Amino acid sequence: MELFESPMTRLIDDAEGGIRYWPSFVDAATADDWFARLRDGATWKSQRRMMYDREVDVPRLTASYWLDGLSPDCPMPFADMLVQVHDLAPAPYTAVGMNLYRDGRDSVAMHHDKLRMLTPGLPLALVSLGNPRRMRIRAQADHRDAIDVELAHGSLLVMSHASQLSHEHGIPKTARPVGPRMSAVFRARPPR
DNA sequence: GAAGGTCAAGCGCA
DNA sequence: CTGCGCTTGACCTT
Repeated sequence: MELFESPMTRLIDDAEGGIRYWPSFVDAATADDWFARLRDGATWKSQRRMMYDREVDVPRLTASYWLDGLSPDCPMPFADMLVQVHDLAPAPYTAVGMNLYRDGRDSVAMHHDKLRMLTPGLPLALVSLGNPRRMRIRAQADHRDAIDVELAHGSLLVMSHASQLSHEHGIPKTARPVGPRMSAVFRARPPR
């Protein structure tokens, strides 16, 4: 029995649970702790990409880890995070990918997660930490009605595998002054 | 190996 | 202010 029921909003529905959002997945102190440990402990990578006749920065930092073989004294909070994620979205997660949006100029274009990173029928779980940022979600087939969700500090967004075929999502830039925001996406990747 | 999709910044526009 | 759709090109997937 759960002592506290975390409120959930279903943003999109489909046969696999659609897209579900828990704004207060963990308390602020836990989220603060996770944010600091991931920010300081992860190996953040900066990437470049061609755009017309020049090379530009990919507008965010990235890091990724396999979840097997993590040493017990790993300073990263993945084990704690997995326990919490499993409560609401149980799946055999094997990998975590992280994005660090340093300020409002950082962003990610509308996209869907690469299907080879996912296993059919299994969800992905996105933990948001730090400054809230708006995520836009819209159907692939019809861009007219989009859903915006403010991804809060310590929130969880769970997206079904099916939703990655039907919908795309992104984090637009914003002119508002905003602090850093981090996402940690847990995926059940098929074996290589 | 050919073909198609992705996704970076900036622009005009709604 | 904000989002959309267009643009090129290197890289990736099919």
